[in-house]
Amino acid sequence: MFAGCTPVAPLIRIGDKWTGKIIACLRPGPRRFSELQVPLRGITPKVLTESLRAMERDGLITRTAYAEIPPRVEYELTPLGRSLLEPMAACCGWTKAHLSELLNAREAYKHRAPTPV
Amino acid sequence: MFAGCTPVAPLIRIGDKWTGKIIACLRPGPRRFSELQVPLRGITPKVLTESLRAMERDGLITRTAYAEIPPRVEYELTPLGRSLLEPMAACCGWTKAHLSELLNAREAYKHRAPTPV
DNA sequence: ACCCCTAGTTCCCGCAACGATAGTTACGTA
DNA sequence: TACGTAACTATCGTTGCGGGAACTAGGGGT
Repeated sequence: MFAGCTPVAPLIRIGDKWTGKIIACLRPGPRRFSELQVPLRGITPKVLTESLRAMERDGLITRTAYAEIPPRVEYELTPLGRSLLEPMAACCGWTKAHLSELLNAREAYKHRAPTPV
Repeated sequence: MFAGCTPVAPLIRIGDKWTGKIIACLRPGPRRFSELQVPLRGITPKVLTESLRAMERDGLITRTAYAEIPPRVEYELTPLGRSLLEPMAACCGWTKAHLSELLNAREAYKHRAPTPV
C-alpha cells in the first residue's frame, strides 16, 4: 500500500487478514501449528498453512519440523519478521487512539444531510 | 490487522489497494477527482468513487462540491486522515529498509533444499 | 480392529474487490 | 443542433482471498 513507495501490501501479505495477527502471536516465542490455531480464533488449517508458507517464503518466519511421533512443527519469527513489530505497533497505536473518532464519523455519516449536487 | 487490537484493515479500508495511495496523493492539499485519477495510474472512476465515498464515510476526507459549470469537486484530508500519515510513514520506512532482504529471502526460497517432513 | 494424535492437503464454493465499457446530467459554446 | 466538460453511475465480467468440510500419513493406545 501507499503511493510513493513500493507497495507493501501486494508484495508481502501484510494487508491481509491474518499475517499481522500471526506475527503478534509469535512475538513471545516459537509456537506450534495447533498453538496458533487457538488465539487466531477460528482460522481454518488451510488458511493458516497458506499464511505460514507465504511468511516463510518471505523470510518472516522459520519453520522447524521435528521427526517425532506425533509430528511437531515450530514456527518462529526471524529478525526480519521481528522488525515488522515496530511499524505494526505504530498502526495499532493509531487504531487505539482514533478508533472512536472513526466510529463517530461513520455514525454521523448515516444521519447526514442529503448531499447537495 | 494485528492481534491484540481491533483489526484495522477490515474496519477502515486501509489494507486495500487504493486507500493508502489516495491519502498520499491528498497529502499536499485538496485535489479534484480528475487530478486524483492521474497519479493513481489507471484507477477507474467507479473504483475511485467507491474508495472516496468509503473514506468520506469514515471521516478521513471531506468532499466539497461547487455548484459550477462544469462541476467541480474537491477532496481534502481531515485531521483524522492526516493523522494516518504517521503510521503510513512507519510502514513505508520498513519497506524501504527491508525490501531487499525480503526479495532475497524469496529468491533463496525458490532454490531451497526440498523441505524435510 | 478401531479410533486417536498432529500437521497438514484437497476440493469446492461464495463474496467482495477490482476492472472495462458505456451512459448520464446540466450547461456553455460553435 | 451538435459537441465538450467534469464527475460521476450502471452494468457486466473476472479474479482471488478466505472459508467449510472432508481426507491423508504414520504411528500409538486399548
